[in-house]
Amino acid sequence: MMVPFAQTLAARFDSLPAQLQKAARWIEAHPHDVALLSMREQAGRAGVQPATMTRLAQALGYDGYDTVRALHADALRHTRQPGLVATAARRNKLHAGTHEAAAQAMVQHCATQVGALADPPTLAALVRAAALIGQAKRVFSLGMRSSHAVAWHVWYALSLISDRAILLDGVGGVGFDAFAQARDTDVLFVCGVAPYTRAVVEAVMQARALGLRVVALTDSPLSPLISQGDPALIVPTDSASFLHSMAPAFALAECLVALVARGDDPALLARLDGLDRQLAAFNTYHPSKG
Amino acid sequence: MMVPFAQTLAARFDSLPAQLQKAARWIEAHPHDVALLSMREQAGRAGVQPATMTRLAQALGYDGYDTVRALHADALRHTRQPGLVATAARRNKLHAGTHEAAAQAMVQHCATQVGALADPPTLAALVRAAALIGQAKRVFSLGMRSSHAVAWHVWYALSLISDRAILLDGVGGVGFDAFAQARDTDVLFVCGVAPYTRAVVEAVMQARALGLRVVALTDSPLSPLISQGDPALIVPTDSASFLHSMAPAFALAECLVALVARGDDPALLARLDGLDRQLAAFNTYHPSKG
DNA sequence: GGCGCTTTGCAACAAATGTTTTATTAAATG
DNA sequence: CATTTAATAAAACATTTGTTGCAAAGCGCC
Repeated sequence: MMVPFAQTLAARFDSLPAQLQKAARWIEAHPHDVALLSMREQAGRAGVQPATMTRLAQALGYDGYDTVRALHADALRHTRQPGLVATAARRNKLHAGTHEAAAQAMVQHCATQVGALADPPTLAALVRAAALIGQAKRVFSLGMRSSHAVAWHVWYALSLISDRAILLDGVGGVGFDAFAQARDTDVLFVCGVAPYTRAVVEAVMQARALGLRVVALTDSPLSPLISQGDPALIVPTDSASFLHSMAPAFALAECLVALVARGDDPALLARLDGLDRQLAAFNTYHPSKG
Repeated sequence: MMVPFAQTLAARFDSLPAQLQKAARWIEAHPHDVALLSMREQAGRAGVQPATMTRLAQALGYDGYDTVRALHADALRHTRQPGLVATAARRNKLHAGTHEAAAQAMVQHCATQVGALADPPTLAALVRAAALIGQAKRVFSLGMRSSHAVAWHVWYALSLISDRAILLDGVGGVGFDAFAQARDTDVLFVCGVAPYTRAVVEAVMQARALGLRVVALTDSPLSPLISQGDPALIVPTDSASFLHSMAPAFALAECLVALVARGDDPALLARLDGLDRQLAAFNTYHPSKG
């Protein structure tokens, strides 16, 4: 943990009076506690009067001890993801503040988030979800607003490997009416992040009522889209910019479909052969670059 | 960060009243701040009365909110950089050949690919593309098949921050006819990977003929979608499964939009405020989980 | 529609916080 | 040794903290 406070302290430590040094020494040894404990508690543990802490902060040029603990709080916040700011800054030969630097920060932030999806709970949920979708008679895919792209892509990818996929969407899909023919052998894949669209939440409730299993791809374990007992895929949505990021959700959805496709479906190979041949002969698709 | 509080919360979340859920959701989304911020500050950020936080703590069986923040403080103290060693150790726990292992391989492969996008040429292209889109009068977004989700998402995200975006798509969009009104102050964002759809390639040629600048997001420097002199974003599409992966393309597209939004548009802040408020008050969107 | 219950917002409360002031002690200088 | 200065301890201070009591507002149920 690198707190700018530490440097300031080291510079003036020698010229501080005895009690202030005592306090400083404790802070230096317990940087984590600075933000988590009250000043009086820290003073007690350091064997020093409460006033001493304030005086130390002021002696180092800060307004008061609250400034010091705010500094340590920030440090605590930022140390949890070393790959984020740290690496970006480390390998950053680009000047800070340039657009390239911002772009780099965004991309790396995104990569970190996707990498973080490889934790056991998420992987387990992924496998469960894939199994569920794999044995479903039909798979409905639902997602609106930011989540529409994810839902659409899942539907499209599933369409490639089977004919069991149905997109639930007002515009491009068949709309919610398709639920009329839904049965308990079907599965609903739903993607949604805060603020959750009311229609989507209600669709999930309806699906549950009809006996469908629900695979939820959402942004929180507390999401209203999650159904008890069914797999839930949790992804981060915070991004370096203000728009929340759907890239982790998209990536995870793609992995989900890939896992589904991994099932040893004999008919699948035929489809893939067709796809391969199509890809090999893509020349017919774009005869010239123009 | 694994806080025992999170489990307790998840267990009883459904049976909590609306305001308590709102508070709980904020806590779940900002576990680091629980120990670092005062309860009143947290209540303010969560859009909730201070009393609600105390009530939540008590509803979950704790004495008061201080107990909750003590729990989070401990968690904060004990989570030292889980990124490196933890993941490596975790990696070995999964048996090779299991579905979990396959899922992990996919996710990590994807993360690696996204991380690889942070190389100088791509970043430079990203910045150029963002600048181009930023100063465009209108932005057409085009992508079919696998690339549709990307094109749609770009269109949607641009719609959030401006009203200059037009989706070129047969189903949900206005179709290619919109090119009739296209002018050379407009920009075409096109996404496409092999096998390139003929209609898309032709649309790009048409756009060039009309004098539009073209931002291409594609899978090869030799792609027919790339226009000489205009920025080209190259992404990998190979995946651990047979389906080629669009996740890197999606991630890069999202970064592109974020960069565009980075421009200091005064009207943007108003939009964002609205978005934030909407998000803070999202309780109105899903009154109960049912 | 009326009645019971729960939930919510508001305001007051005591406790604890960080700071400042005052008094006391130690150290230093002539 | 006397006197001035700095350093420490103690207490008083205004804020802010987390909590609780109470009234208003929802809400479901007969």
